[in-house]
Amino acid sequence: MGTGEENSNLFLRVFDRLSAHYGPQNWWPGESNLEIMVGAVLTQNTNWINVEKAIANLKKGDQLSFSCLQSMPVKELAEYIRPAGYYNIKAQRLKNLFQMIADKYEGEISFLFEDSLDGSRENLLRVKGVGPETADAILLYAAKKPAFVIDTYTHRVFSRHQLVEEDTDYYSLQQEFLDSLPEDVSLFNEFHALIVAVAKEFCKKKKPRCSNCPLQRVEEK
DNA sequence: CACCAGGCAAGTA
DNA sequence: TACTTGCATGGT
Repeated sequence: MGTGEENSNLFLRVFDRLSAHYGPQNWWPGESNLEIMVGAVLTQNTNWINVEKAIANLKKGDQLSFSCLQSMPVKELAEYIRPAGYYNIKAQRLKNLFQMIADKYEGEISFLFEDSLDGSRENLLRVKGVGPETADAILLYAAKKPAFVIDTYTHRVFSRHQLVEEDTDYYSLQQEFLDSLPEDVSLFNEFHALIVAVAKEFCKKKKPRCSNCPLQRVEEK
C-alpha cells in the first residue's frame, strides 16, 4: 500500500494521495477496547476534544471499567460525561450498550469481539442509540474487524470530488469501499482517519477550501 | 453573535 | 418514504 506508484483503483489512489500527504494517523486514540467503545458513543455529532474531557472525567474517578459503568446509575454517568454534550441521552445509550453485552455476552467485551462480524454488528445495531456508524467504529477500531466506517465527512469529501453519487446512503457508500478495497483492517482504519483529516482541513461545511487539497484531480488517471 | 462537531431516534405527513 | 426536530456542551 502507498508505494508512490499511481494506482489504477480510484479509491486506492485516493488513499495513496491522502497517505502521502498526511502520513500515519494512529487512530483510534484510547487505551482499551472499553475506552474505544465509550468514545464511539460519546463522539456522536460531537467534537473529539469534548469526548476526551468526558473520558478523562471517568478515568479521574476511576470509573472506566465495565463493572463500574454497568452498576453506575444513569444519572451519575451523565454527570461524568457532561462535557461531551447530549449527556443524558448518551448516558442512557451507554447503559443500553452495556446491558446488551451483559445479556448476550456474559458481560465480557472480548466475547462480543470474538463473535462473527455480522453477528456482532447485528447485536450492536439492536442497541437503541447505536447506529451504523457507531457500530462499525466499534467493530473496526475496538474489535479490529474489517468494517469500513462511513461518516458525514466520508460522504462530503467523496461526493464533493464527484467520486460517488451525491444522494447515496450509508450502506451503498460502504459497499463501494468494500467492493474496491482489499479486506484489510489496518487499511480501513487508516483510510477513515485520513478522510477525517482531509475533510477537517479542506471540506468543512461552511468554508470549502478546495485550493491545495491533496485530492485535486484524483479522478483523472 | 452564529455555526459547527468523527449520529441517532422519534415524530410528522 | 422523506423530511424535521430534540438532544447540549464547548470551540472558533
